[in-house]
Amino acid sequence: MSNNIQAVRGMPDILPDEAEFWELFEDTVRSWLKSYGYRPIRMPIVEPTPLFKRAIGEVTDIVEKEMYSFVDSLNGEPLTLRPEGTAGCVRAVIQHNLIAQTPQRLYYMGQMFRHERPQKGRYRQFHQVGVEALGFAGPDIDAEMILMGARLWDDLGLDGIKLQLNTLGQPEERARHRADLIVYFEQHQDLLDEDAKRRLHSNPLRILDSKNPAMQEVIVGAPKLIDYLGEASLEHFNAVQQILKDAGLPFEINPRLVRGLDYYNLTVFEWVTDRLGAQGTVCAGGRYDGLVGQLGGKAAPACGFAMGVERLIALVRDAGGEPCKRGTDVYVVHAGEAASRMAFRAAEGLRDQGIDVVLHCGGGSFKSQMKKADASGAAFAVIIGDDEAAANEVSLKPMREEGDGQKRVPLEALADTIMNSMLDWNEENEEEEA
RNA sequence: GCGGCAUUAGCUCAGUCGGUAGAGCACUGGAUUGUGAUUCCAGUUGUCACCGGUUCGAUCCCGGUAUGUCGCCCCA
Repeated sequence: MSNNIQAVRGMPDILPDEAEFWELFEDTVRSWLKSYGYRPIRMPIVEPTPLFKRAIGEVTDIVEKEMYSFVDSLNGEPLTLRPEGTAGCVRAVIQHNLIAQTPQRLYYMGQMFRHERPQKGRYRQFHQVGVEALGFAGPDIDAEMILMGARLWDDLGLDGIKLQLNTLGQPEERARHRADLIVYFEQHQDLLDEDAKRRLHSNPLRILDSKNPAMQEVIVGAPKLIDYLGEASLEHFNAVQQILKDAGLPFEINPRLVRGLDYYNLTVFEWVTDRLGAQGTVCAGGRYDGLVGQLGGKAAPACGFAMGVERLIALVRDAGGEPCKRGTDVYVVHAGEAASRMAFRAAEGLRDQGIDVVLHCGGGSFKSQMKKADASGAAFAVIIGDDEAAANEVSLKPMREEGDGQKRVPLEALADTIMNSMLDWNEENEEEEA
């Protein structure tokens, strides 16, 4: 085993039992996004390294020490595996002029890469669903995006995910706050930890988000951003809150909520659970009105959020959510050369009618083949031996009924017989449910 | 990147106070020779994560590495 090549640390395989949950999740997410008018976009996993440095911020942890960056040895180009999706999405929107005429609601889902120490709910390759609305300036889209989250948790059968909300104001307001913040922290330098000192002049806002208990006192006494906000910023924030209140969605204002990426302004929010240990944030986002211009596009407002797929799927599994494990419709059992050739015709004929068929491969006794048929979850076994082949018939055996309802059916009548049985079966089930 | 804990059959785990290992599930075969899921019988399961050290002898003790996990950091 140990001599074999293993998956890269923090980049796990998702095996079939697990992957079925992923597909259930993805189906739910896609129809949820469609119900809000979002359209898919697919960006490359690799982007030029400067894109992330400019978008995310040079002094963020992501850019400083978590990016998978490398130089393309064939042409010397600096490249990076995307650590998040917004930068690439905005790059694509600019490059293809997508919001020249009209705003866009976009989404993507896929891998992201960050070189962190792995643990549950945190991996080096992880998956996000990213949702971005570009070209919308008002608080309405912010609120809509937040309300979307609440609906998805409901669709996924999750509860206990709580909303935290904050506003970061506008760049000039942050700048004044930031200047005062630096002065304040400089006056209390002896109370700052090493990380905070390093950030003092580069990114002091992040110090407010520190969880270091030793620093809580100095943080509480720091200048508050809300006191620096102008009328427009306050109005925007209030409008978002009003819509949430109208919708009956509870939230908590967390003035220390600061996003890890530098491009945010005004509204920021996080959806948090206490069921995932240290990885409690399952969804986070906010407004980033400056990013399009910062990346060279014509200035345009924008708002978005990303969800951690691994974290949400972990919650779905904890909550007992199950993908509806529908097996195949039919399992074809056969022995003998003529029977085997007929089995292919039977199987393809059924598939022509839209019936799911697993054709037994690999030989074996009828007994062992029937075991496989049972394990497959098939509603019917189609059994073909020499007798059936000689008569151009098959034996059709219902696997989910009491007694032995097995009967011989001409090959050409097989599909119709199965379709009728499945219809009857469905009707009975509906009656039971009603 | 830092600290703690863990790593035994495909899965979930037990165990050896240092003398190379077991259960359940799963899997394979059989119980009137063409028929499952129940029951009964039989059988295979493994360099006890890897490398090195101590020892007559290590799966067990010690060190390192890898991976996982919990917390910190950070974040989805």
